[in-house]
Amino acid sequence: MKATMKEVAELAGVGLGTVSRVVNGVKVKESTYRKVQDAIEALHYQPDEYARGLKTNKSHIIALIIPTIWHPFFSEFAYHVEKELSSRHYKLFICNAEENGEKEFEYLQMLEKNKVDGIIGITYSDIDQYVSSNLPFVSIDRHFSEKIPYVTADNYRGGQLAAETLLEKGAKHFAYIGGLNRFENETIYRKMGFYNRLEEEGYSVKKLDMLEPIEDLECKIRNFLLENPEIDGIFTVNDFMGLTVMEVAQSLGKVPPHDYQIIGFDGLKMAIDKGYILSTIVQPLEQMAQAAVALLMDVMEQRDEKTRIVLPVSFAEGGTTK
Amino acid sequence: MKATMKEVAELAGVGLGTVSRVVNGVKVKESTYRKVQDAIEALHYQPDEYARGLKTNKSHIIALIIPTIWHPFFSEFAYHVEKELSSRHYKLFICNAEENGEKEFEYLQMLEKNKVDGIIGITYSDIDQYVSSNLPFVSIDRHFSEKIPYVTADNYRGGQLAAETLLEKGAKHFAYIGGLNRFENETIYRKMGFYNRLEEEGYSVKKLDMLEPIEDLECKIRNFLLENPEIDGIFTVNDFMGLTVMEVAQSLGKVPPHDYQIIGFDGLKMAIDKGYILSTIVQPLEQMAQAAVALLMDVMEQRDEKTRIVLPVSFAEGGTTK
DNA sequence: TTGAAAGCGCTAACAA
DNA sequence: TTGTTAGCGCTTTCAA
Repeated sequence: MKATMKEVAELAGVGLGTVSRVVNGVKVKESTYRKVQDAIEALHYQPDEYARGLKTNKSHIIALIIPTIWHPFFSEFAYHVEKELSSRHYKLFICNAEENGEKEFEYLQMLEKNKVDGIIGITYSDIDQYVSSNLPFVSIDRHFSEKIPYVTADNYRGGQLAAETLLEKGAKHFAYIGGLNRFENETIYRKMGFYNRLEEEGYSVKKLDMLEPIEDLECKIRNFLLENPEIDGIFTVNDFMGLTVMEVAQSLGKVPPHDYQIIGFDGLKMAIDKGYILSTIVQPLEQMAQAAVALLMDVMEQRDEKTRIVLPVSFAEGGTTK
Repeated sequence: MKATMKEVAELAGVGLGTVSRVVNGVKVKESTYRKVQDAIEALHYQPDEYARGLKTNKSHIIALIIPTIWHPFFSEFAYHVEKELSSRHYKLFICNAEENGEKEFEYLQMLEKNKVDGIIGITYSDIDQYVSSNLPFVSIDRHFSEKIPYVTADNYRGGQLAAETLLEKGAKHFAYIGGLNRFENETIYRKMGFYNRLEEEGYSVKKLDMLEPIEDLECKIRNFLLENPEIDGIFTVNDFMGLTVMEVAQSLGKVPPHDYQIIGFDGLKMAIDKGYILSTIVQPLEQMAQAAVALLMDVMEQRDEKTRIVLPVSFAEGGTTK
């Protein structure tokens, strides 16, 4: 059923190498080219990527490691990465690590055996050690060692922007609600930006900072809200946290933006044509994806350029601010 | 850097074939096994999947073709498929077809070159022709020819269930709002189930059935709602449509479940630990994923069993019904 | 139980 | 410009 290059060569009356040249776009005599093309079409020939990869040690596949594909932030990011790679004739292999260090490691091994050309990773566990392996690697939102390039949104500025926006919209009593991961990551800058900006203006900020994994999240938020009833401007570490806060607040009879205003972080949307879920600091996911891919290509081609790309965030109105 | 089987064989002082046997779990003498294992560990040997695939014509990779990963329905489905495959030691390759027939076809070609062992597809364009190719294929939610097995939720029963639920919760004036795809698919049974069940009870149903791609969706819904102000029980073809209806209704000053009740279809959640977005008929995505994988394995092993699996739906309260 | 050897389909170096 | 050929790293038959 499946034609091989040899069969094409025979039908076209040329040598194996010539077919290979045609397939790979190397210049051959026009008449030869036609003969080969005709044979290829007649046989519906498709080169075998495995044979090719065995020879070249390339797959033209890039892996994306994410905690879970079932989360709008990661699925949107994957969407943009796929688009960007696709335009460069690369394929994307998505790895669902399940927020599980062991599975991340398994994937890493598997990827090596499967000759992926490079990896883009959003990983929250400590895989520095393995990552330093041999494969080109670009990290998102997380800073490993100096050697590993990474792309991130401007988290600090995002925190500032949230503060400024809330200020501008008239909030007076501020709170930050977030979670702390076991492995330090860039999200702490969100809090710092928020906090510092408000301090500059002479305001203080109540903080609810919970260590992950968080138990009784709703309960903790409820207590926090009850203890600080004056709060009217909330910034959360991400949109999901913001949503949870809103649910709890609603059970307490508070509705935004009237009773309080809230700004999340991430810019979650459920699909390309949907709106923002709450008012939020938007990470430029598409640009981050493009930057990550471009950076990875640089690493793959040994073009050692910059090692850190910080992209600007923006505020988007989602109905929970005035 | 990377060790080959030959190097392992040399270090262990055995033949190439013996190493291959150990790697593939074929029985060898205990002492030989140890020697080989030691050498494997010493060299950190990992078999090259490309060389293996070239020989065996297998990749242990299954492809999932979906319109877009950036949609909670598909990303949840992908999540469950990945889990199920992972437990069977298969890898998942996700293909973002962009609701674009051409890209679907390109993927199909690519997948063949890349030796995927089988395909699970949720495709809304007409790829019957290509699908009939050689690769084991299981379709979701869409019925191709008799030869292609498929898995679907019980759409008709879902429509009935929506009708029954709305009836039970006191609605009196019913509407169905949906879109019609150019390529007929199983969603029309949702409408039929809803309609027939209500007719049995002596009710009539207003219908807003728009041909895709839909222009001015909000506007059409608004007009429909204004022309039929008595409506208090709405069933939509899916959750996204339900969400849009809710937005439009809100702009008209109507809030569920007080002013009207609404039930969607799909059971969208944004992540594993989030709730349902609106009251909805839930597709059993996890079971569908499991069934699809099991069915695909049957096809791959030529075990020709059933060709059609229909899974039961259920109602889930999401705050837009009383 | 094991080793030797053929060959999967391709690329790339070398010759012609 | 083109054909020939040697492997890439593995699996699998065939002999031993």
